[in-house]
Amino acid sequence: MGRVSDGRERLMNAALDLIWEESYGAVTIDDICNRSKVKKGSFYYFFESKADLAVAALEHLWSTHTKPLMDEIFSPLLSPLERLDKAFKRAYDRQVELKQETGKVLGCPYFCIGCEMTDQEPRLGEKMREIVGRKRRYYESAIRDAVAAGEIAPCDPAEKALCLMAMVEGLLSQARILNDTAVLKNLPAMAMGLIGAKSIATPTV
Amino acid sequence: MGRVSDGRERLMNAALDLIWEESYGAVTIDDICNRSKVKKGSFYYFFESKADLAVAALEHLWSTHTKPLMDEIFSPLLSPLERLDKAFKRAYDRQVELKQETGKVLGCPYFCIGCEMTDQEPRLGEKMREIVGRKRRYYESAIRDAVAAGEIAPCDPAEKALCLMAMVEGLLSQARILNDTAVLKNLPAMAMGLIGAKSIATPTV
DNA sequence: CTTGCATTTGACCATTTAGTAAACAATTCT
DNA sequence: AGAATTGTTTACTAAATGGTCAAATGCAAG
Repeated sequence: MGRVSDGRERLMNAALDLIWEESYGAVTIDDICNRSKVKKGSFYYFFESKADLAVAALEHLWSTHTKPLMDEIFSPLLSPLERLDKAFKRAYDRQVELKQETGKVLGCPYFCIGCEMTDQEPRLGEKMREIVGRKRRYYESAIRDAVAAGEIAPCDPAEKALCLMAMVEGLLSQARILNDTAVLKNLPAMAMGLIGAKSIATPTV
Repeated sequence: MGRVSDGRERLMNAALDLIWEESYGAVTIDDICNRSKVKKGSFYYFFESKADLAVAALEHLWSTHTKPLMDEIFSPLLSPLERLDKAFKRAYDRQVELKQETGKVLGCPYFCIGCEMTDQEPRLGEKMREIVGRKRRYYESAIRDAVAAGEIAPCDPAEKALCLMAMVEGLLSQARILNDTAVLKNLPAMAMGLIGAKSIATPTV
């Protein structure tokens, strides 16, 4: 009952776009309102603060985009190494796509915002820790499966996942800093090398 | 002739501390003035803007701390693998030290600020690219030497250095996000593993 | 010791920003 | 239709922030 609105979602999308392109600190509530065509009165009708909106926006991004994508990439229908290889290739393709759309290599929103906001805005820091942890579990599980299947040498999956994610996120960050996707060109090969496997050749289209 | 002052340096140090602990966007000129006990009038006597100060502060950090430290760590008197191992161990020790001093795992200032500021404040972004590039050259050179000395398998040193740095910086970032040095516990072992070598055992004191 | 320069100070202004309030508009349920 | 509920708008306030200026203050060399 009552009036219906997509204002809440427009705000979350605008906030995410702006914060990802610039940074949390560089974006004001007015910026978000302008981009989403929502008036400030409505902003405060939906959210308590910028931090509150950011937390909601990031959880929204996770549940509507990241999680479904991760579930597809890490589908048990693929072999463990295929899952990982797919993940790395998607990461590269995504950045190329973003560069074309926005002119910028944006890297990983969770990581960028996480680094910026660990200690300020406790709820936001907590959310980032949560989401980064979720992502790691996908890698960890695939590595565990790969070891069990004898596809890679035995190792501590938790430790290896941490490392693997560090490399992927580290490369994404460097690509963002340099605004250059070339850095990521052989992310798949390098990441697969880290776990002691070869990247799966894909035919050039 | 005229009056002498350490105001400029006090400003740079305060700015660096604050920005590293929080973030560039979260720190105001007033904050920096308070911390450094320099009045705003003097701030604008020394610097044009916050970005201007940040650029100076980061270059200052590089030339007074980072470069000397890197030169010592990557001294040609050590074998290439010893240099790298030393670099990784120092990185870990430093974060433990910072955690004790500030209660926070701060990660790498160049990388954190770099991610936040790539596209805003062009001069600052440029400076970060510059410094990150300098750091990479130390790794690259050590890897090249290690290959030449037959200490590790042949590889593309530039690519390997990028990767290695990605892993180190990626782990540092995760440590910052989680505010936990445990993530870095076996950074040396993992990083040495990446280049196909073993970390050098050090006696526990 | 005084002159010239380098710094300091504090008061000040303009703008941006977060946040509020109350009237208004649209939708649905009864 | 008319409540009741949900969302929208506008105009407003208070505080924070960036930025300026002219006068005052120390230092150091001649």
